[in-house]
Amino acid sequence: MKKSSENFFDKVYEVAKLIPFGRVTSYGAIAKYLGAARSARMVGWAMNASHNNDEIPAHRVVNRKGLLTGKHHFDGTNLMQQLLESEGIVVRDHQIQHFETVFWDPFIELPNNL
DNA sequence: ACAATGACTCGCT
DNA sequence: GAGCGAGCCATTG
Repeated sequence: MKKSSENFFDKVYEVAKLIPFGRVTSYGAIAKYLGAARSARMVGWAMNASHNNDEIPAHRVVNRKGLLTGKHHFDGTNLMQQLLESEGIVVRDHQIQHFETVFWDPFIELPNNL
């Protein structure tokens, strides 16, 4: 638990919680929004740590292809997909359909932040 | 302190 | 157009 990293992690959690219902975003988008476009991996790592936190809809965060790459880290195997489908998101073979439609860009959806 | 891994992304072949 | 490899940053062994 690093305090310095907590800032970065906290930011990820903030954005993750801000993801509207029935919307998803990519690690790169969040990373870029945080000013660490090259640190998309760290966003994923933050999501991994999100298990230690609460109310972090990590299932709404996928890679830029819309693939549920992190579903392996969830409890079951299709839990992540189930959650997304419960929000009205169409998921097919671990891949989000209409990804561009359900994609949530913090730069566009969050006019004033930072 | 060094080396390896990871829920990613971009570029080249 | 699809596949493979390298780059980046932080955490862990």
